[in-house]
Amino acid sequence: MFKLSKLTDYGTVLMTELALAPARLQNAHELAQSTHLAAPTVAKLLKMLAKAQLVESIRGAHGGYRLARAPDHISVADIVSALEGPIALTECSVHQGCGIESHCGVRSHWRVINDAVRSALEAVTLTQMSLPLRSGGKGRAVSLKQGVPIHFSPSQARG
Amino acid sequence: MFKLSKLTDYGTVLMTELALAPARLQNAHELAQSTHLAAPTVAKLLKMLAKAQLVESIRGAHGGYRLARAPDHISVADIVSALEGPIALTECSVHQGCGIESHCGVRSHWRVINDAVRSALEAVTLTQMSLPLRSGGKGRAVSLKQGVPIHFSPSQARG
DNA sequence: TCATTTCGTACCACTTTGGTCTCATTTAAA
DNA sequence: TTTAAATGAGACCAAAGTGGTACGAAATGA
Repeated sequence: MFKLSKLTDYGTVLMTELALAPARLQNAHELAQSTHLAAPTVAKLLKMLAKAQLVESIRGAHGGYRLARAPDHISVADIVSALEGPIALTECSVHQGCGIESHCGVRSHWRVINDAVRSALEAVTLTQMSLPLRSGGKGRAVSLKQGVPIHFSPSQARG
Repeated sequence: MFKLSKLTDYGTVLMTELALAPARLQNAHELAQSTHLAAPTVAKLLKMLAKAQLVESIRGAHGGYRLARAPDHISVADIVSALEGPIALTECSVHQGCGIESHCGVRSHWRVINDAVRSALEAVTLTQMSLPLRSGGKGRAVSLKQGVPIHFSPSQARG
């Protein structure tokens, strides 16, 4: 239903926890405790994040994980791509072959929308995610600039 | 994998087709032919879209469907919500109860991201989707304003 | 050598999705 | 009144995806 998987949700929690102490080496067990997530799930996530080179893994005794880059150089889009694959709202956003492609006038539009969503996710860094921001409780603690993020210029399309 | 369902994809194709002739009444069979989608699928989609009041249905002989509103008053977000339910990237974007809620510092951030994505989808109307725009073929036919759509103001969060 | 910890992969239960089908209801025309 | 055309509502099923778990292999430090 147009939502991220739970693993991705947990992944951001995990990455946020790591961002609180970027230098410190933490193993999967510690992180499971501090995030209140199930240990096997944490281990699985860390492996995926390591493969995407978002976290650095040190094997062996006293090993563990730490962020591979500074928190402000990791975006939510990075985490989402790492755990769900490339951001593609529709099949034809990336590769073709949806069956009705030749008659499909909406394909290129979806690509634009896709880019807009991705840039929205790229705009939020791990640093921002780890800021408190929940001090206000249930209320609207942040101000969202409601400007229209997409700008269609069909007249310039090979004009 | 963070993507819309195929039905939603087809739904936009269907709505775009309807937008080409907003006044004309078209039945499910006709629409299946013009969009090259399977007839039962089209019928199912139209029912869902009618329930969401995006299309108007006229029953009986010579019945059919037409848009319930002008194409520029229907957004992609409307179609997505109709076919996938409310736009909620994460569980906690809308309702709580994710288990680790009390320790979860990222919840309110996800709400902001969620709003950004939704506004990106709201910004594109059916009118825009039905414009040709594919004249350039594979290339980048549109210009996407790459401005950062999200603006965090954590310092203003309960000052 | 041994304990610790990550790595890779396989596995399973469960849910969701995509697609089809059937029957009831409504309406216009014969 | 009867018939045909069309939507409405829901059940059904195969296939794919998701979440969670388990187990042995490899690496590292004591």
